[in-house]
Amino acid sequence: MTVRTRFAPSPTGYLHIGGARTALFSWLYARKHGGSFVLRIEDTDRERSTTESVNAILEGMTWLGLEYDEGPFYQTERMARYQEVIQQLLDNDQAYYCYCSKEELDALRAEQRAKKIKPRYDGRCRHRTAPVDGISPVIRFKNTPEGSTIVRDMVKGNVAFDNAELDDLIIARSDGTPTYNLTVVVDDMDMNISHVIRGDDHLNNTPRQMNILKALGVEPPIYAHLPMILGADGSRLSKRHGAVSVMQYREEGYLPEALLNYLARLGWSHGDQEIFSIEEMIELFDISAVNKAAAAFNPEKLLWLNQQYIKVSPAPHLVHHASWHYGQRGIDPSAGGPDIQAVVETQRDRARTLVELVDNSAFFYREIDQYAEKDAKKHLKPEVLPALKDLRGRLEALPDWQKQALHQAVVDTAEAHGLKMGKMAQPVRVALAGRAMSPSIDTTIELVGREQTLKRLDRAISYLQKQS
RNA sequence: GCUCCCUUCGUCUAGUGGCCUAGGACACUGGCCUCUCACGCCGGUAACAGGGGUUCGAGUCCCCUAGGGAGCGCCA
Repeated sequence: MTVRTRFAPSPTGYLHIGGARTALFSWLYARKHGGSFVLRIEDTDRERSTTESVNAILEGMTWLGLEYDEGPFYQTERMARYQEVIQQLLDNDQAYYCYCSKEELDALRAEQRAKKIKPRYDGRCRHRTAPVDGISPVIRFKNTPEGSTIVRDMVKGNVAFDNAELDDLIIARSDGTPTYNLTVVVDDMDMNISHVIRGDDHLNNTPRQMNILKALGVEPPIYAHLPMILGADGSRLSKRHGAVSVMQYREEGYLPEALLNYLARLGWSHGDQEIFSIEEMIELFDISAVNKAAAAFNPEKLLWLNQQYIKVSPAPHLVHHASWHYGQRGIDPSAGGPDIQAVVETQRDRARTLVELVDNSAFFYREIDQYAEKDAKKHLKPEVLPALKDLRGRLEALPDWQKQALHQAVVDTAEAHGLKMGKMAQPVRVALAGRAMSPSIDTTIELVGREQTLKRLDRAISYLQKQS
């Protein structure tokens, strides 16, 4: 069988974490089995669907690298097809017009709840023969009340539903437009979707969809319902748990592959392995190894994973992503200052996010206009003035600006002034970086460069002279 | 309320009847390394929801209870 999976978001907001994981698993499954991954936009709710949302979803998919083989298909462009199927159902007596008003239905539901039974449409319009004046009818699917429907699910196992639990769902609104349960069935059928991989909030809809498929004489696809992603406190993931939009993770300095890796491990595992390259995920992914239980989103672990990726990613790749963040901060590393790749290489071990990396490295590309108050107070004291002056002289005299020599100059200066390395390096660090935090002092001096080092040392010296 | 799903350290998970005095990872924590910040290395705390069965033997199979989640829309 040719594997065909799909991701079918409704464009009513951004691509969020849960959707991204659903997309990832569908994508992985298709890739793993040499199949196709289809993107379908479920925009039949015209009230809430927006093109901005469509673009946001597309943008998120692109950033994550979840490329689709077909689509995006838009349901709003397939209306004629849905009408055709609805008509077929009507013609075959598998669907009927319902003239119940909203008030009538509300009353019915209220009554059922009061009786402590499940609110369901009672099928009162099933045998109505004549239209009701002044009411545009909806169309309902005629569900078979007998027997049961078994969903054979790759993650949940076999799940049985009594058909009696299912009511006659609406497949076309009073304005004639089709509803979700109809469109999803028609599309999955027409697009030859072999595996429907989606959130388990759809598990309850599945028997209804299978019954429509059955009425249409079509074999259902294979289902896989993924458990939900919860917030850190175990409740439904929402904005108060932090970022839920995929693109926000980009803004916060995450690498797409780190997010993907994290999402993959949420609910899926391969023994004790924590880190998977995209290729490994494709090779090792096994949907039957997906957990049945919901998983809580843990920002700390994602942060750690991101750090791991920052540590080992190829430098050019990191530079590519870091450049975007420099741009966000109005810094243009190519306009002067050290080579961005050299900076990224030395900072990669001290950043958990690209935002940290860029912020920690901004001083390489910006003049020092003021020192971090605390750090200056602690390290830029009058007694280091002679040593700083001395170091400045030694550095200026160096024929080559090389790490080894720079290191030696610092060591020699410290020794000459009876200072321990810490007492020597920290003032220099504050002078060059503006704060008591930077890569090793020789690397810092090297990257800041001769001109800027001398200039910044001069600034520190005059700062100290003004103090005394 | 009804239907469906779920339940191993705080969190993500390994575990498919004996290899489990339950393993790994994050977080937390003690130490080492050290010119700062980090990285790294070594160590520690911490879980089978509860109760019944089945079995020589149960985290693993069955049942019940409890707790959590989802669905019950002219939303998807």
